Amino acid sequence: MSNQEPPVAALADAPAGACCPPPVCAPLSEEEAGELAPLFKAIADPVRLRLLSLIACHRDGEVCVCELTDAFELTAPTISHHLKVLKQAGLVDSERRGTWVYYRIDPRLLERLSTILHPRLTAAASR
Amino acid sequence: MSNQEPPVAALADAPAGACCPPPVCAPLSEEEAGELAPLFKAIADPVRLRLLSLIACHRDGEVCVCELTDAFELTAPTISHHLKVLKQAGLVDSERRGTWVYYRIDPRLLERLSTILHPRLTAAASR
DNA sequence: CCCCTATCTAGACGGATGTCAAATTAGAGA
DNA sequence: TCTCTAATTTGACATCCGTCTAGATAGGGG
Repeated sequence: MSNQEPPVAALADAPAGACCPPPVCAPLSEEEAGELAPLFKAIADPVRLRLLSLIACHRDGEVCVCELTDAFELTAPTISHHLKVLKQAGLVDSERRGTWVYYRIDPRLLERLSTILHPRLTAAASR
Repeated sequence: MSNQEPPVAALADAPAGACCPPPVCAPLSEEEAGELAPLFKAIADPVRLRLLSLIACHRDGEVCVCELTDAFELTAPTISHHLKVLKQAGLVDSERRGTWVYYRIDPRLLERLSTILHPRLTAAASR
């Protein structure tokens, strides 16, 4: 979409000498971005962020849906919808015990998201 | 919204004894969640994730818009729109030099997002 | 078997979001 | 000044998303 190269860009593809800054990290591929975006979308909502932190911070490691519902001024179906979004993204898991359903964090994906943000995207900070 | 308490929830508000697990972290407040969600929303898009990583991983720490536009099969206005979203969220900054406009990462918010995800939301993993 | 409560599903509705084409602004250079 | 290119803004459009009400499903206890 551009015929002419801006001056700085011309340097970008020069081979990296031994003395050159830090090794430039590889940008996210289209495929990686396509996998990560839905995960960030799942947490990119104030209700779901609070749900996630309510579950994660609970002493028992798990929380009953009724307790989560009470923490918001939203209807039960709405909370249920948000929990479903989190579950389908793989961020939480649930278990039914009798009448109640309990949700717990599945920490693996959250750790992945955290490390994606920190060393990779903030690499520019160290230059 | 629930009249009856499930058995486990009754324990949740018991005072923490000295021997009890780790100190339970405080869940995100409604206000905190309301501030964080728009930031996650800004990165919760495959195009914006790639834009962010393209900028962050660039050797110069900054990238010309024309180079970013070339990296996608999208029109220039669409890329411009996504860059505006990132900029309004405070995740990137831009500078015009002559004909070209260069974008660079503002790492402060990214670091905040990363630390929000890791120690806070994954606290459940250590229990 | 019936009723009560907890939870989820289905469907509807308004508002936000991603994309594009067309028009606009900004700078470089003849 | 005129023209060319880079980048953004505007406006339109289809789709997605968050919320609700109403109804369905599931389990516990008379």
